[in-house]
Amino acid sequence: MVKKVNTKEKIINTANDMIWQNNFNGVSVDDICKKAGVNKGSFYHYFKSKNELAASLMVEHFEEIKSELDHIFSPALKPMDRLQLLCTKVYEKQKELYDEIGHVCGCPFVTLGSEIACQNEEIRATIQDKLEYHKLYYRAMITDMIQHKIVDKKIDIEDAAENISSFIIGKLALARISNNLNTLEHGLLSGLKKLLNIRED
Amino acid sequence: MVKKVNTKEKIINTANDMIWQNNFNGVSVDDICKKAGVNKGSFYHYFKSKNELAASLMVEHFEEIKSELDHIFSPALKPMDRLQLLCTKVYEKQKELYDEIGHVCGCPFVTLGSEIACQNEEIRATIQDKLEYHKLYYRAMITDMIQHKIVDKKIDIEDAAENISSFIIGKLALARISNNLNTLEHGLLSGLKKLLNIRED
DNA sequence: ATAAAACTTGACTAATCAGTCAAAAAATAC
DNA sequence: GTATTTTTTGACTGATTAGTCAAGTTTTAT
Repeated sequence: MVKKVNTKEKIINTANDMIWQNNFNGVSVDDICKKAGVNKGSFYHYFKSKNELAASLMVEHFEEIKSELDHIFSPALKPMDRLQLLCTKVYEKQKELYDEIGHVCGCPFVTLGSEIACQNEEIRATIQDKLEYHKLYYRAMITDMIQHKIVDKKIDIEDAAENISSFIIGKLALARISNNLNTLEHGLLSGLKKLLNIRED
Repeated sequence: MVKKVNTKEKIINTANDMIWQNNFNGVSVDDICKKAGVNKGSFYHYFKSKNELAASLMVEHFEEIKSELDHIFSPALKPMDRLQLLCTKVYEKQKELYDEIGHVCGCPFVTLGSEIACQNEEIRATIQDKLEYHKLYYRAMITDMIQHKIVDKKIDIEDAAENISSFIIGKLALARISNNLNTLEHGLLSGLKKLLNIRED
């Protein structure tokens, strides 16, 4: 079954890869069009500007990972299994990209967000929104952990969710900068447990 | 006393500010020269390329903060005071910049590093080196904490230093992306304590 | 004082950038 | 089948990009 060729999708997928594997200002519209095999006029038929593309990329990419998040944070799983699965999936995704292109790419929201935060308010807000959304999953997991008496009920759930987010973002950023997956593979779960005051077995 | 005008310093200071407050690829050599009041030929007299400037910026900026690090992590301070002071200083620096330019700027190493990691190997390596260097201070603090029985002696010092680094980087990245200092002000110290298994008072 | 070295000047490439446009082609509606 | 809308084409613009260069000025060493 040959995947139907959809110009807009081709642009989005190509641009997503290229920008993730490099950076926003370092990848030109021409580069994207060339690699996607699409004319520039077509690009500007679907996107009114490069910035609008970037915003679309974030929305689109989040739709993709939302289903992964729903899977990882399925209420059918015990909360500790969710945490474990989260760490595994984060690592695996980076490992896959690393094996393919030889570079740790980190989190696309953070890479683009960090680059563009002071440059384009609309994209910044979009990315902030997507990152905030992750915390819904974290909060639900922490709540369940409390009910399972894995986590102290006096914990501040909001702070803890924010800490989880920060820690993962930090580990991913460091992995990208050092182009090294080691601490992502081994340090993620144990650090998150510490942030939640969960004892190591 | 009027500060002596030094062209190279003017370029470095201006470029450092501009790139920190925006991003590397989004700031042109012309922009920098214009703002620094320096001719382009002078720029290329001191730096053989824009990339070389970026590498110099990182080296230069690190020299500046090294003295701050020496102050924060002075062995004359009790290790818990060092941790406290670190958090205060991190926040204050961001607050200062925020009040001045209206934007949370985050960590220049991480912002540039994340942007350029897949684009220029030399700069990536330079930045990795500067970030690694921070861990020397963290390790010394943790060691002292162990001796003061604040931290369990079974802790893996290397992992803990890496976790501290990741957490701060993550908080700063999030602060930049959300353009908000709140969690940096309140969440930094308590998160770091959790990572070190230090109980809250 | 003089020669050499360091620095400044600003005009200059040649490439690349985001974005435009009008006309051709293809898909859809009636 | 014809009219209308959507999509594609690729050449085009004008601005901006990193980087060069030769000639001029200042600083330094002797």
